[in-house]
Amino acid sequence: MRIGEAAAKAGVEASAIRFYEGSGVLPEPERTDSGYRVYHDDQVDLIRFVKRARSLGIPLDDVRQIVDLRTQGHAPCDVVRTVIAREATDIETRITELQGLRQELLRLQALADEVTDDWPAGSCVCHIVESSVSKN
Amino acid sequence: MRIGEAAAKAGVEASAIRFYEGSGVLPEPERTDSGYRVYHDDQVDLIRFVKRARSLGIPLDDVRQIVDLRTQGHAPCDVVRTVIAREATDIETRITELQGLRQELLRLQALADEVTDDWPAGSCVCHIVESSVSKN
DNA sequence: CTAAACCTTCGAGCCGGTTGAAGGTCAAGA
DNA sequence: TCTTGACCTTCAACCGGCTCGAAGGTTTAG
Repeated sequence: MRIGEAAAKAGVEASAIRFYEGSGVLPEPERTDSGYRVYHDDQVDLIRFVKRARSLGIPLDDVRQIVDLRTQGHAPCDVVRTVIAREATDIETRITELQGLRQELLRLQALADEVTDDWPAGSCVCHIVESSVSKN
Repeated sequence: MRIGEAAAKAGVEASAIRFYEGSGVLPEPERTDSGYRVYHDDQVDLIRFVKRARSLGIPLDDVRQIVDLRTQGHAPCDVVRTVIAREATDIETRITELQGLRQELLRLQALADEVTDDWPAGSCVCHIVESSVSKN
């Protein structure tokens, strides 16, 4: 299959695939005689993996490390494990932060609903945002 | 207080404060006669709010909208509420995604531990990464 | 045979900052 | 007083992680 189809299957844009390739995360693909990139299902899987890792917030360099191991097939498991462990704990932290801020936004929403009944139109805004700022 | 102290209190870099100011998210601050930026506690609160919103992944434009309401004090609550509602649901989605990918990484970790006992060193890597790719 | 849809490369642009150069300010200490 | 060092100023360049657009080649359906 060509890049467009691979991109659609993996859920990324074709330009992203070219970018990943250019930055050394994805290996250079096969080409047709006319120069079109050709991908197979296992490469689509790899692209999908990269995409998911990136959308997780894993830096491209880390993704490249993991993918290198696959492509070259001879790097130490320790490296993979270290990277994975680091990312896993990072994600824990980010989830916790997001949950806290979600709470805050929900509080804001409730406050906005409550406040618009009580305050004259045009001035309520300050109170909403003001009370969103957690001191210290 | 000057920018360094404000930055430290808000948990950002001074350069980020200047950047927020330059991109219209933060209002222009007071200055000393010699041109140093001067901040007060309420502005530190605002900076902290911006930082938290950003680390949530709320786009700078949206943050600017919310902050504009505070600064200008006369925008409709509906706008705030719309922005807040949108961000709140976005965050829900992101938390769910992160949880899924955290699961995947934990699975990877376990797999790495398990696999290194069974496979010859130097070849296990492919299996770890291979099995990390969820088909389809 | 032509038109549309797809691909190629390359370079610029975007977002959200960070870093660095070149220089001004200010408080402490010899 | 003068110097040292920490802090501040602006401006411009750079960075990661892409996306977009121009200019052109390929493929396929009608």
